[in-house]
Amino acid sequence: MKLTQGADYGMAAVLYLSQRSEDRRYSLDEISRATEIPEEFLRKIFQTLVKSGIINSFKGRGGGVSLARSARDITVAEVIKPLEEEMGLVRCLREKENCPRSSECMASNFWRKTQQNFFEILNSTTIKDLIEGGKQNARKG
Amino acid sequence: MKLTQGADYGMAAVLYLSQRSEDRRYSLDEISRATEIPEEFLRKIFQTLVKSGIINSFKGRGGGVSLARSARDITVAEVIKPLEEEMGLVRCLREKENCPRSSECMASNFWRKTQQNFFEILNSTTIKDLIEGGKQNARKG
DNA sequence: CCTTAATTGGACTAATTTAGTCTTATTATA
DNA sequence: TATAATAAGACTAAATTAGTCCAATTAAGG
Repeated sequence: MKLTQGADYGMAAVLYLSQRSEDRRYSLDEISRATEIPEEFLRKIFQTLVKSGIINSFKGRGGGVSLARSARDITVAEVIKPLEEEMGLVRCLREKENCPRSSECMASNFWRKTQQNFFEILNSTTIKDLIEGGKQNARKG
Repeated sequence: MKLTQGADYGMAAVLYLSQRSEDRRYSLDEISRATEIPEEFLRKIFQTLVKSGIINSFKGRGGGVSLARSARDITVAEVIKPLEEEMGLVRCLREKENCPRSSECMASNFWRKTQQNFFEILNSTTIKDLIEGGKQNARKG
């Protein structure tokens, strides 16, 4: 039961940007050194986050990345989901077809709910909440 | 974000036993065929569950396995935890030493809480609850 | 317009983890 | 004593994950 390293790093990178001036662009080199995330890996992570609209990137001289939105408007779920390739706690929930075994389906109903509960937390927590700390569960209600 | 196959199978096997007469012992061969879990793998899973006290096993002719306790007294957490080797959603939470990066620690506080919340659900749901279905969240309170 | 500093995209590789198997030993019963 | 079972643990294969590399593109500055 763990997140991919990419998701873990992704959060760190977004948190890094969120705590800094939004006027600037930050090169991967700079972020990589500050966060100790391997640069080439970080590059791939940002490519994903750019596609999902959380990060803006700029090519060429003076280029780099920046948050596409305010940290107040980015949820943890938005960072994690695109970086977690395989979702679904158990095989049943990952497969297309329905499982033939009824006993497993009892379990999968449970896992489905538990997983939903998990993602509700991620959906209702913003990056800003994390920075402010402790208040995660007092949101979006 | 997924459970190991062992944990997934483990639940299926425990559910299988829970839905059958408690007077008998069930051979791995029988359980394996009924649940379609590979027998040798199932064997390893039961070995783990025996160690953690959920399952009783009996060697020799007429041997096999049975639930050590009533399904009403076995929680999902008890089945999952021993079968999930690496716990901890993110690297920070898996490592012994504290992380040097403050930005990640903001995240890890959040992940710690979220993970706790997850395990609270597993702790408060019994196998019996799953079989009865739907009532998972109306327990332990 | 040419050089340089940056990202993009995608193929590639290495390491780790996971899933599953095999083999030998032990045990209980008929 | 033969047989039908689990125990323990080493081993292997497959899959996933983490991380790297490289050729192409793009934008800015001189």
